[in-house]
Amino acid sequence: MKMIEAVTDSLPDLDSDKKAKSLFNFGKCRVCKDKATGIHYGVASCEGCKGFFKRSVEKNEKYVCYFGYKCEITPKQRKKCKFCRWKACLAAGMSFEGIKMGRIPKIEKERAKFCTDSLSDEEQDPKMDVDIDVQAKNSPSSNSLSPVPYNGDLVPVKKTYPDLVYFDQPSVKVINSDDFLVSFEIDKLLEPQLERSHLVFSMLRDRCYQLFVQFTEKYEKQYDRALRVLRKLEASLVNENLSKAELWENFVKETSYHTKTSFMYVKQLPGFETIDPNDLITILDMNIFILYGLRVQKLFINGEHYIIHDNNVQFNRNNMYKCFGIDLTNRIMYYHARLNSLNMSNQEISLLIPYVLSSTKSDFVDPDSIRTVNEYYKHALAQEFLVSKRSPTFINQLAQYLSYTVEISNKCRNLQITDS
DNA sequence: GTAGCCTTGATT
DNA sequence: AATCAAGGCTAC
Repeated sequence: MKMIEAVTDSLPDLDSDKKAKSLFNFGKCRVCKDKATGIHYGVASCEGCKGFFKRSVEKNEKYVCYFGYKCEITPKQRKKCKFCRWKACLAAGMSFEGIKMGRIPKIEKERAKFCTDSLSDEEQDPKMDVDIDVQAKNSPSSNSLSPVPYNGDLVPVKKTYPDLVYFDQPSVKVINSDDFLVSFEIDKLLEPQLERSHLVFSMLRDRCYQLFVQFTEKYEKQYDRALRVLRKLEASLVNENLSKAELWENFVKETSYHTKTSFMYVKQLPGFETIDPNDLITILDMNIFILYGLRVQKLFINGEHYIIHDNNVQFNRNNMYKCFGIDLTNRIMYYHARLNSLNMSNQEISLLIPYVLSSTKSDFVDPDSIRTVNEYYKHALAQEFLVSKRSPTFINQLAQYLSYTVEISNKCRNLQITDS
């Protein structure tokens, strides 16, 4: 008997043959290239990606990529970046609208087989290389996804899932890209006639850059240090054992330093001396966080924060979590990642700052002066963008990214109230 | 949280 | 009845 049992047990081939007959080969998972176990949410996919998609939708997850928004999704690496995996799920065409219960009609099955086979034969990698524009939400035309699960008309092309859920689309504008684009066009058209203005603008440009260099001197040194750490020439400064209270104390000190030096800096910006001192304080107060972000922008590298606080403490993501909580930290990191992707020059940032500051809306004592200053910087910045050959897309993106700071600033203020 | 396996119920 | 995917369960 034992022999027989052993023999029958050792003959899984029969079983698997039976199973193999009933099991349709779905090829590779269209999300991660693992073995697909069936059509899940409209896409041939593995159990892992099926579950991941379900969990993501159920919990209305808001993922963030810390590695440049183009992570490769493979069976081994798929757990590393939820954002890119989620993006891949959508790119593959997963959606709840695509759900279909029950038996698959024979013709559809054949069609699916044909498509999956031909897809796994020729490398489909280029599909995933499509530059992932996380801003696709409001510009469905250009970079939005075009999921094509299967060709042909027998299997309907699945609709894209509404969209990635990022942080809520901000409604408040920090800068007005429309106004800006108009000025951009005027500068382009009237370039020869604006020579005199150009002189003014180039003076603005030089002075602002000079001030910006002073303003960011401390962080420029930290940037060099960060690069050394990244190249493993210097040990990391991370201290994971600091308490929230200690980290908070550091943060408060840094903020205090920032506020003081910002005031000195802003006062020297060309044109800002014409602004009423009370208004200047209002402007600074309303923009203190956005200004800090632009000041230390360079220190956000590859999804990590390399700012160094007092006592040589790197205020990295983990330390930020402790201080700010996950949501705010993610928002900040996300904002900087997006802004970083624009690769703005120091010249651009040095003109962007006064432009943003003078774009502030509030009940000012003397709003006219601010408006005048704002006009000058708008043209100077447009000029600078022209030199850098920036596209209107760039300007729209910049405006959009900057608007993320509104929510961040609000949350930063709330932090101060609840934690001090 | 992830993913392999199992149950349930819809569809042919 | 057979076949399929969604969702539940649960060991990692």
